[in-house]
Amino acid sequence: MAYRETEKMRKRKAEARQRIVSCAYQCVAENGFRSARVTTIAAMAGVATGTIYRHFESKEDLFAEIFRLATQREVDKVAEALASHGDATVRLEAALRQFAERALRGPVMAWSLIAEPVDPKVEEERLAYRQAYAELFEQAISEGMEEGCIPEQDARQSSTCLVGAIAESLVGPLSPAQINSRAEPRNDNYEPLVNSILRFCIQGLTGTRR
Amino acid sequence: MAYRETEKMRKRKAEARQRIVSCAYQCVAENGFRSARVTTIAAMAGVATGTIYRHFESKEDLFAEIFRLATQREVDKVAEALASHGDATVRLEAALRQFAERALRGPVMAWSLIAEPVDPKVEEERLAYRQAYAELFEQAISEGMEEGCIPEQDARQSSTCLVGAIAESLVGPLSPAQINSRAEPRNDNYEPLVNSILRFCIQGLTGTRR
DNA sequence: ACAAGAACTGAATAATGATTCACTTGTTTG
DNA sequence: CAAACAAGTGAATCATTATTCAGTTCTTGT
Repeated sequence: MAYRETEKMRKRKAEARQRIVSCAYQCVAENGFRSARVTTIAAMAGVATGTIYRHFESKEDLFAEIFRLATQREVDKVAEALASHGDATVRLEAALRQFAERALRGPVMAWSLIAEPVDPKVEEERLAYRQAYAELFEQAISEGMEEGCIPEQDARQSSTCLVGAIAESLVGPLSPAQINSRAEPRNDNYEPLVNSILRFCIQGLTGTRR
Repeated sequence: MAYRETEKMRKRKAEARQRIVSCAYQCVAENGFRSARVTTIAAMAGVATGTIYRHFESKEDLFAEIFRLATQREVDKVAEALASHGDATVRLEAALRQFAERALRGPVMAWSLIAEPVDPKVEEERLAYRQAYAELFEQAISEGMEEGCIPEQDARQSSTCLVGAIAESLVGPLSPAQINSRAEPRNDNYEPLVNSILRFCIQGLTGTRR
């Protein structure tokens, strides 16, 4: 015998894969899924087109992974905010704010995750992504009901409404038309928009105005 | 001279166009935009492929028209509900209910209008569609604030949240996976789902539980 | 019936990109 | 070093459909 898989090779291969993933990520973050080309990504990563297919079944699979990755970052941040101190309402508000502000600061990727038309496999990931949020919020709402700061309700349903209300409110501001037409440097003040969204969300949850 | 445009021909042409439109509509209502083929539509309408292009610049244009048409029906129904009697809150609730129930009864088309990935020109129509709803609701919310049954708030922002909360709540139940797996005959009871969505929406608007 | 012009036809074309694969290069071990 | 095998290469291929257009058929007014 002669060749055997070795640690060195395993590592090199993993590095190449990693390079492909980050270049693909960058492409998507800059221009969305639609305009990301396999050949471009390969060139950026310094590999041949075919090499992409040694690491991923298909473009859709690669993109699904990118989506999952980007998603995970966002969900983690929201989970983090949700784990902070305060009663459930306060924590939920912090989490929703995190969600909205991060989206507004990284609008191209946010738009890709929330609203860009994507292929079926990626769309599946999107459903999972929305569910991940819904589950996080659901958990917090349930806690709030136990704590007594949120009245009895269908926690899952309310959490879905939260995700929808925020996502819809962001679709306009995040749409490519809006993004491309805004001046550099971007120093927008998101406060009023975010506050206004949160007012509706918190009130929908608790029935109280502040 | 010989040929001149005549009433008879104008009518015949309009009929052909109409036939194309309704066949395209039917295709979309049955399987969504993605799987609707120009050649299939032509065959259904009993014309040659090329004929489609005598009536529409491109497939995207045809689809944009279909989208607009389908949209108009829905928006009209909601506007109608919004024009009924009662205070603004009652009218809004009726309108939101109309929106949700109609979607659940015609799930394939509703999914296409709300969430199916579509081409850019159609996506534009979708933005317009969502705005049409947002404007209707905004108007009603403003009236409610004048009447005093809805507290002061950014009417446009709230109306956007309404659209989002409902749309998101429907995405799950309307997704092709859900739809295809449900038994025939469909005799689902939508009441609980719809009530639960409305609870959140009305409370978000008015800050009161019922 | 005929000429002039519209409208219709549908097989052929075009465009877009993802994917493949025969070949080259690199790695490992005896 | 050589054999054995893996990994990498990228030009060529393939697949999918929208779109075109040269030729045909239909309408109209004389």
